Order: sequence, then structure tokens, then C-alpha cells
Amino acid sequence: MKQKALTRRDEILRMAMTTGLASVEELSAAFDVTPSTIRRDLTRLTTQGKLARTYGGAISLANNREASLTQRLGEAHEAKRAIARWAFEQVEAGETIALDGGSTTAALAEELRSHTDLSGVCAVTAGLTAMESLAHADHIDVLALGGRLRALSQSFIGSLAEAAVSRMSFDRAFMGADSVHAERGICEASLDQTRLKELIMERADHVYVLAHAAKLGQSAFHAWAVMPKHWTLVTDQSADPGLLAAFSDRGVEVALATALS
Amino acid sequence: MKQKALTRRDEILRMAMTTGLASVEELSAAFDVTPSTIRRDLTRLTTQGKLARTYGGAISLANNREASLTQRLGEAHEAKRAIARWAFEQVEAGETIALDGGSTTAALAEELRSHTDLSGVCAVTAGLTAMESLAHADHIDVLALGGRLRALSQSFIGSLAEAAVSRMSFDRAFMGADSVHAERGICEASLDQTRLKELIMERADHVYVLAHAAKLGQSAFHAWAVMPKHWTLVTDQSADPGLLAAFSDRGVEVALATALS
DNA sequence: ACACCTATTGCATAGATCGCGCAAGAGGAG
DNA sequence: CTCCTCTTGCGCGATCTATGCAATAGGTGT
Repeated sequence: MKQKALTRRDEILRMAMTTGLASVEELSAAFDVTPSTIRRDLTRLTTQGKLARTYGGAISLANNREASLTQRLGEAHEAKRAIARWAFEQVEAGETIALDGGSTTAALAEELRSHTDLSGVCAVTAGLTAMESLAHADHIDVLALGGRLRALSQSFIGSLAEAAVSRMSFDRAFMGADSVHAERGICEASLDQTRLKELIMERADHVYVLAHAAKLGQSAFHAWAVMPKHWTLVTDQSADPGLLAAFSDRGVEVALATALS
Repeated sequence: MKQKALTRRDEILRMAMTTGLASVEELSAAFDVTPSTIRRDLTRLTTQGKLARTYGGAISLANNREASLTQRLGEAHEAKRAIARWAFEQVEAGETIALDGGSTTAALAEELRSHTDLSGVCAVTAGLTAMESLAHADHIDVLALGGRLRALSQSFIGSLAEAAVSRMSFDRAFMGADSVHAERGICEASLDQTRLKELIMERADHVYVLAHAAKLGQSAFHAWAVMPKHWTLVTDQSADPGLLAAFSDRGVEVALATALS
């Protein structure tokens, strides 16, 4: 019975997440309990900050968050989603992976969060958005690098982060980038960022750079990270074949993610 | 008159956006109109999809202030707000402060965020909610401890966090707690948490424990943190004088935060 | 200046929802 | 088996909401 109450609250939360809105009457009918019980559940979930109460029902807070996240991703988010899905499929149970900052890796974090069947994965991240996505994912062990929070990129940099990285290693590292270049590697706004990226990549068995087509061949900024010998570029199908050939010629493995559904 | 109605609706929307939450009573008083009028405004804005109606008020859909909103919905938030305000006034420009995890310290983070006149403050935190609040605050230097993210308390623990703490010191440390006891100190769910708290407190010139009245004298769990010689308990006015005397007798400085406006 | 029209406001009433206290029931621990 | 805790259903008073109606303010055309 106590179990039933917990599962019902979880279910309420899930329904509210998917539909964004739930009424007391509907919930009462769906779970075959009195409206009083539903009300009590809702007040509970509200004080836990997971829902907001409305007149006659409740509204999801997390759903709004995800919506705004999608907005923030905004640009090319279908491509990013496809890339994230491809990346997710590389991860195997029990592995320790590094998640870089950036919107594409945040999409990967969302994939990790929603696939609760993957067990024992430890995700190390320097990105705040990725952390937020995984904060409530019980099936993922989240390790955060410390350091100064860089407001613009919403990720950590600095000596604290570097010190933290130097104490661990990763099965796979999924890197974001402002732009990717076949010869120069990945480009960021500051050298602090590229240095941290280099450290992470040095300590990873497999390095993947997640970058949708628009980021290829650009030189948005002038700080470049030295790439490891072997790495994989993961991009979407709209990428220019000529550009991709430049990567392949340099020994970079290229993966094309296909959007589905 | 028609103009007044439009500007009022805009203003309502603006207020809801910034504070995340607005009550019919407050709005009615603020604009000096009857609750009926406010209700009509709210239904209008709701059908326009700009707001969501709650019981006795409205909630912003653009989740700009998700953190503060979650706080407002939570338990005893008036007391926490008063305590946070008192704590905020202790902080002086240029200081480096430690912000523990927990909802009360998250409220302090909100104070720090909203007072943009305070300059040069460096906030070191192990709490995810505090980080989110300060993520977009350009006037605050945010340093995050790394470590394992503990899902329940939304804060970092573990050796990475401890290693990070051991490399810095603080002018002031603002600690949260699940419960506070005059003899035993502050209580948490696990010894990992208390150990990190001890380390932070050891390296701070001034230690404040932020705990509203309901947390005093309780023993919610069985992991206790050893307190430094001198520390300040910050609580609200509804605290039992007998309990407070127990703290004073042990040399603990006691501060009572008064709720205002 | 005057009349007219529309949007808005305040008030009162009726209906719906909410919060709380109380007693009963359903597991879990010893 | 008994005790204990958490949960549930029910009823009541309180609060909030929705709606109709009359009054008012502001804009408009003559």
C-alpha cells in the first residue's frame, strides 16, 4: 500500500511531465482514488518543487524547463538530437564517460536521462546544463568537475577543474565545440577552455567530437585544442562531403547521425 | 481607462516574470483594484498563453526564475527568506564566501543574485540550486566544488569536493543543515556530507548555520558534524526561546532574522 | 458641447475547489 | 500476534472562482 502511493506519485509526475497539465478529476478517475488523495499527492509534489498547483489540477515545472531547453538549443536541434542519439548508443553499461559543456552534449545528457535501462554509467561533466539534466537521474552516477563557472558557456573552467580531471580517466569523452577544423582541431573562445578540453581528451580511450554540420570548417574564434591521434567526428547528414573528406584524409573517423522519427 | 487596463496587464506579466509567482491578493493591493478585476486580467492572460493560473494567483510560464519559484513553493519559505536576507547583510564586498547546499542557502544565493550592487564577491558552493541561481549573475564570481552529485540533496560530496576545499579558504561560510542540535552540532543523512561540512567550516573565518525554527533540537538523522569553536546560529523568530538558550549557553552566537514587508 | 458606444470595473450570488481534522484500514517491525 | 506508521476516505468550513448586472470612464462622431 505504501508502495502503491509512491508509484502513483511517480506516475502522476510522469503524466504531468508528458501532458504538461493534469486535473484532479482526471487523476482521480485514472487511479481510482478520491480527489482528496490526489490533492494530497499534489501538495506533496508541490512542496518538493516538482509541480505547481493550479485551480483544479497541477502543471508541470520540468516540462517547461525542457521546453526552454529546447528553445535554447533552438538552432539545428534536430541534428543535435540525432547526433546525441548516435553518441548515446556508443555508451555501454558500467562505463565512465566525460561530457563536455555545450548544447549538443546537453542533448546527450537528455538521452542518458531518459534511458533508464542503461545501468552503472558514471558521467563526468563540466557543463551546468548537462548536470541539471542528470541531477534527478538515479541510474546515472554524476561526477562534476569543479572550477570557475563561466557564465557564457555555462561550464566550468580553471585550475580546479583541471586538477579534478587529472585524477581520473574515461572510457569515452564526448566533446562539444564552437567550431571544428580538419587541421586545427576544435575551436573555443578562450584558451582556458581548450586547455581543459585537451586534458579531458588526453585521458579518454575514445574521443568523440559532437558538432552539427554548420560548425564544420569554421573558425569562430582563435583558441584551438590540440587533438589526440585518434578521434571521431560525429555530425549530421547535411554536412558537406568535401569537408568530411578533409577529416577522413587526416585519419579522423567520421560518423553521420541519421535523424529518426 | 482602457490604457490603464493594458498597462496593468503588462505590469502583471512583468511582475510574474520576475518573481515567478503572483497572488491575486498582492496584485489587487498593488494596483488598488478589486480581486475580481485581477482575476479577469489573469484569465485573459491565461487564454493568451502568457500565464498559468494557480489557486489564488498565477505563475509565469516563461520559466526564467525556475529556481526562485521552486523555493517559493517550498516549505517555510518566508522564514528562509528572512534568514537569507540577514545572512546576505553580513557579506561585504570583495569577500570569498562558502555556500553550502540546501534550500535556505539557495535562498541566500537568490539574495546575492538580485543585489547587483555588491561587487567582487566570490561564492564557492557545493549546491546545485545555488549554482543555478548564480549562473547568470555576472557580478558574482562562482566557484563550484566538484564531486559526486548527490541526487537527494542536489549537492556535491566525495573526495573531489574535499580536495577542492582543501585548496581554498573563506571569509564566511553559510551552512545548511537537516537539523541542528545545541550539543551535537548539525545533522545530515550521511557521514560524507558532514565530513565535507567540517572541512568547509574549518577553513572559514566566520561560520553561520542557517536553519529555520523547525530544524532546531531535532535529530532527523544520525550523522553529525563537529562544529568549530565559534559559530553563529541564524534562525527565525518563531524559535523556542528555551532551545535558543541551550545554544547560547554553549557559547553559540544566536541571531534572529526578522521577516520584513 | 453633446450624445453614443464600447470596454472596464465593482458587487453580489452561486458553484467549485481546497485544507484540515477524524476515524478506519493496510502493511511492516518486533 | 500486537504495535506502530503511513495512507486513505469522508465531512465540514473556508477560500477561491465564475457569471450576471448595473454603473462608470474613455473615446468617437456630429
